[in-house]
Amino acid sequence: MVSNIDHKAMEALLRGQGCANNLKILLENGEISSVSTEPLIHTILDSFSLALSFMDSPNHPPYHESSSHNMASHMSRRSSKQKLCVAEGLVNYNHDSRTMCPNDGFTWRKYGQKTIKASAHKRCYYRCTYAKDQNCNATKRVQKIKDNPPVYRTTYLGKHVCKAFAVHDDTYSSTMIRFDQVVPEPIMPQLTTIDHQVITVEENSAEHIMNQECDINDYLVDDDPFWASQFPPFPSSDTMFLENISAFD
DNA sequence: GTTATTTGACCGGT
DNA sequence: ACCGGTCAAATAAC
Repeated sequence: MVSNIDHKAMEALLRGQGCANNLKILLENGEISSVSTEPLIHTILDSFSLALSFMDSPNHPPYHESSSHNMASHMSRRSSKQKLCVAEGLVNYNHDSRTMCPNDGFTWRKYGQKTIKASAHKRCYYRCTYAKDQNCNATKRVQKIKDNPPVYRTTYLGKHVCKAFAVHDDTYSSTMIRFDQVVPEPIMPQLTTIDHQVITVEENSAEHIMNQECDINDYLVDDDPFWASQFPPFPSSDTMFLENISAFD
């Protein structure tokens, strides 16, 4: 009989596999761009990390509870809040603004929150924790766009020039580094080498795993007319969105 | 004491 | 005037 944890681990692996297949198709078709491949890469990494977390802690309740607390308890005091935020971001987006920051490999500091007229939910503004230290101008916005299931839209702006990957706590990053090591270079810096490039990622908390849907229609239409006016509609050389990633359905 | 978050104020664009 | 993005003082957490 397959345990619940094994089942979840398998499910995560299958998601990662599906995403890898999508990436393969993109590569085969020559549709290589940091924007188009980035969400897939992140999802693959997150899926495998999630699967590993299940396997590493077979005696613990599923990932979304004790494992994250475990990680948090080992984190240094200096940025415990922030690292906890990153840790929880992997597992549960159904929180308030304080914890709904998905693990994208970087640490973010919240600097604002606004009620958006076209949306019932507030939009949260984050900038890279190392914005001052390393003159990193990367920012992101996170906004809840659906209630049930909770779906968050994350919009990344600017480029990372910081070395955020190097500062992760060993305890927490142990499962991530394994994957980072097979990547020739850090992921987000690759993504953000194009100024003003925007990528949106929607995350479904019900899945407890990053659910990426960079659909141009979703992105441009409903709650963000400003960005629709800022960037040309698809297709564009600078802004490219993945069509629906069916592997996550 | 240090750092992160919250939230009202402020500013620029439309 | 309205709206979205950012600033910065106050507050909370550790």
